[in-house]
Amino acid sequence: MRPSKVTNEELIKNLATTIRKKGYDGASLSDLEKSSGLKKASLYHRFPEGKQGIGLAVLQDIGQTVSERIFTIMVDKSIPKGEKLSIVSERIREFYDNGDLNCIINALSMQNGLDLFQNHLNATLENWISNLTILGVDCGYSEKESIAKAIWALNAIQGSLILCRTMKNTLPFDEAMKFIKHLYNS
Amino acid sequence: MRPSKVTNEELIKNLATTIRKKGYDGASLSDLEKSSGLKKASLYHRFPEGKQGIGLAVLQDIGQTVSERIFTIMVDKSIPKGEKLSIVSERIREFYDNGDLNCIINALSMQNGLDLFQNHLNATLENWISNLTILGVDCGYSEKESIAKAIWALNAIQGSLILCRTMKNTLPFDEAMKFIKHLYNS
DNA sequence: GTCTATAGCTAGATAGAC
DNA sequence: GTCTATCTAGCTATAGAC
Repeated sequence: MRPSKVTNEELIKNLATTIRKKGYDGASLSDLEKSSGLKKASLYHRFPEGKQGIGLAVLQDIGQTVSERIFTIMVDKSIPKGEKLSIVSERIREFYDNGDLNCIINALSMQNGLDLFQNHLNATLENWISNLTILGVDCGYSEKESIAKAIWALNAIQGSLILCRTMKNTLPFDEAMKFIKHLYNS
Repeated sequence: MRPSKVTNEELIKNLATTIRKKGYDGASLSDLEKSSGLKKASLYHRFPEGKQGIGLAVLQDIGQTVSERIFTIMVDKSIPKGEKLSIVSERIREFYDNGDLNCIINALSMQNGLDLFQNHLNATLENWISNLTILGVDCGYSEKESIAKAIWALNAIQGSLILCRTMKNTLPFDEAMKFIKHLYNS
């Protein structure tokens, strides 16, 4: 048993960055070689399911991060409303690097990615919706209003990332965050 | 000079549908063969610039459609506000087939597409923003408010198309349209 | 556990017959 | 103008040495 060149944690973090930047189909194994520092064959050793396995590992890792950093705040009844919205907003900013980092959902939801990860992506979105709905109800809105607000918020974030990417400008993301604050304060 | 198998108009329409469905990189020439009814070599005869030429032609064709069907309504000072919003909303629905058809911007803004069409995509978005801004001002909002509203509206539409695609459900698009109506009536 | 070398395939693109 | 046949480059994936 040789020592690993990179820890699993580091490895997945680097792979995730490349996949978020280039998309699942756009990130070739050659790209992943370069960004991870491991050769193709070594990547297959670490991920016997190949590229699909890499995608899944990245998806799961990001899911856990989002859950720990964002969802736990959203559903914490002990934090006052105003403060909660600030923290959530700040953590979302951090997660998307102020609009510079694509969402993993968008990165994996084109072409082959959509077929391969359909179930997982769908579950991820449902997870965002249900946690945002809890936030909305906790802010005093009805269940029905809260679900609509959750979808409005997700639409805004996802769309802004496309606009930022295309215009090479993070203003749309700033506007999305402004919108979300407004959404839960009216 | 043999007769053409398909008119340019038909050809571009079919190519556009496939590219919007699969994305620029995801739509292979084999896919485009099937959907257009022309063989690869014939496609190269029609579009000497190859796949990039096809992408550009589709982009330009869609740009013209949007301009004629949507922008002209937005900036028409003779239509009363309420009616104008209804028509615009209906035409946007038509253009995106109620959320079933991807936006060409999203389809072309990943991977290779983003590099190849950067300028054109950017111009397309700026065009949406400036026409929506005119609509906002016409509805009585300030220039500054109107720009922000334009970005909020675009974020909502673009994001909703991602959610629809991933969840295989057009509810997010419906919510985006509801949001836009609300946005220009408050 | 990592590597070099390579298999097998499909992508975009082209030559030349009709 | 359209086609069949083919080229080259890149892709995912694997075999086997160290």
